[in-house]
Amino acid sequence: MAVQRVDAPTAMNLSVAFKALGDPVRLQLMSMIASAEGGEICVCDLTPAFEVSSSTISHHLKTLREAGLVDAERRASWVYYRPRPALMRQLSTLLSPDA
Amino acid sequence: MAVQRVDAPTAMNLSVAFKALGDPVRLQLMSMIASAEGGEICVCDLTPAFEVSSSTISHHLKTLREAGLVDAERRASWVYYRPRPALMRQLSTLLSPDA
DNA sequence: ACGCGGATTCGACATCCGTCGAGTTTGACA
DNA sequence: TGTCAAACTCGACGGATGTCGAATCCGCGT
Repeated sequence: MAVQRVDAPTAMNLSVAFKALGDPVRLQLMSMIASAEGGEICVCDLTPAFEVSSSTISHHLKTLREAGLVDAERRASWVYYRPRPALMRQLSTLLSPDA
Repeated sequence: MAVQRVDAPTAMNLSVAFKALGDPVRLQLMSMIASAEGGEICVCDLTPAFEVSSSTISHHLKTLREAGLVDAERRASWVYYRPRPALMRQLSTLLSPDA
């Protein structure tokens, strides 16, 4: 029950994603992105929701991007972030009791 | 779709658990504990599965314990670890697409 | 061409984190 | 009581991480 066996290389890979979610700001960013109306959200809507500087938000978004959890697309002056469900589903399955 | 909204205090709490899984050794420990025969596993069976020292394993197990992901019980000379499914299920649900 | 606002990158800094070896605790058993 | 093995704690060290402000990049509109 719960959590399938994971070998060392797999643990190495997946831990990057978990680590990315292991910061309060990033977890909240992820939740805002994943629950966004229309499947995406503008950075300009993310930044004002936090107390930290916009450069810090950018830095966190980069971490989520490099972890494979989100995708970014520039349109005009704005950048929109979108969730990447594949990896999220993989993490979810790993933690689910029936796995 | 995917990931319910999370407010700041909740993010603060849950990020501790994700951070705990955000290390390769701890993720593998978690997987071994959660998939253990009989629902528990001895530290003496965990330690030799890794290249790091036993004090490091102890340190990681403490992190998992303090994150609420596992429980420990001493019996005679040995300490047995058991998963705490409640929190794991919460994390899994948070990442599942239907949430 | 210029300036502007949104977003990222860069450089710096303080703090946190993973690791080790040494020392300590715990319980079993002679 | 003394010793042994299992597990944890402690102190220290180097590298990673979160944060900021300044500088830079990128499109747009004038």
